[in-house]
Amino acid sequence: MAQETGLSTLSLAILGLISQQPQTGYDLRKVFLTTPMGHFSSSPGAIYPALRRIEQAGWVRGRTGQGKTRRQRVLYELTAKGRKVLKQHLSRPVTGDDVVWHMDDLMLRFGFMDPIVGRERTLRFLRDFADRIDAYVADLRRYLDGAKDVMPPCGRLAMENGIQGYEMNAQWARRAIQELQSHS
Amino acid sequence: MAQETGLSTLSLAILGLISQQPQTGYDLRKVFLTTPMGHFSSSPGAIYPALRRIEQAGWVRGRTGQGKTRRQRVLYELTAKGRKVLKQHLSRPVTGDDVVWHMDDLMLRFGFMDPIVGRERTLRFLRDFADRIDAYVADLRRYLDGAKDVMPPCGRLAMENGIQGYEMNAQWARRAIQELQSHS
DNA sequence: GTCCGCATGTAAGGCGTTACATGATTAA
DNA sequence: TTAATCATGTAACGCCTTACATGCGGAC
Repeated sequence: MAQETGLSTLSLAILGLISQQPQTGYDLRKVFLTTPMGHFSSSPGAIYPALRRIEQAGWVRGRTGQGKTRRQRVLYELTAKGRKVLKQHLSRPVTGDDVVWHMDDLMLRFGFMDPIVGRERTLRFLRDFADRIDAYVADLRRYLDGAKDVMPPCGRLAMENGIQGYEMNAQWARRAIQELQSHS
Repeated sequence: MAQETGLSTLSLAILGLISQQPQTGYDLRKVFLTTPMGHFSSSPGAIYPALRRIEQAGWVRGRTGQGKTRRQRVLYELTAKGRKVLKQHLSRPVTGDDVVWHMDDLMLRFGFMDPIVGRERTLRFLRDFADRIDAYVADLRRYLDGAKDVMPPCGRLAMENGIQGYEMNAQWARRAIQELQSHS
């Protein structure tokens, strides 16, 4: 149920955003406050400590003082080491474990991976993602078939919700593959 | 982004399971290990402390020593107070906040609510759930329409994944309403 | 000259995670 | 009698949450 890498979901989100473009902590806060990325966070109490950790790991470097105003602000940009770590993290294969417990992380990885690891690996990610989901859906259906008679009706419906969610994800992934291949 | 009630996701899962039938900690572990409820946990390091907290809150009571064997085991059952708290928790209206940040909790609530709060409220829950999702989907689409030109292709796809997931949930809820109404 | 937004934080607390620990009972 | 399973935990750690704190700059 764990990450095995030093990258929490929030850290990954932050690192990914900074990889797209240097950002200050406040910039990041605004992204989280004003876009659906807000799904991953959150409050200054999480963002600033996470930034600090990422900086201390040497993955980003903060530059003070530039910009139009003389106002105190720290602009963080990705280091070479940070790019390497991010690339490694985004290149990890999709595991069955990921699909069961870390769908959020997987989608975050997908959202950032294309410019970092290349189109080829992005497509491989989507194929693996869809296949892993198929396997898990098969498991879930097997379980449901065996248990549906002893389950309360709403328990069964809740489980069907989960299954349909996974199926939708597999369909989405296959459509995404088509799209990325057609106009790349 | 918080629960505002003393019921964490895991605590709710445990309380719900015990409400269906008295359970020992080990029984709960087995449920989490062998069924899709495992999505919510987890390890003894989480279950036993959670059980302890729930017991100290007076929501469950542990009985030692009965059963066929003389083996040390504690069977927990819901107290009157626990049933009341659970009913209150399950009766809470669906908020926009819930839909954005606590889909897991919502599904868990749905899975347990029918026997506790009655069919009428369960159906109301599903209607509110679907309506809240519709509203959120509209927000997301508005955002996507405005931003899709400046988003990287995979960022857009990731966001479409989220939107489609929500749409699937609304459809599921409306089908569930039909099912529950048709043979109740 | 005051208020709001920019910009960055800290402190306390809660809870889940991993890993380890312990002893009793049953099946081989 | 040895191993697996039953059954219950503890300890250290990490990270997020809520709430609070601070100080500058521009607009009016």
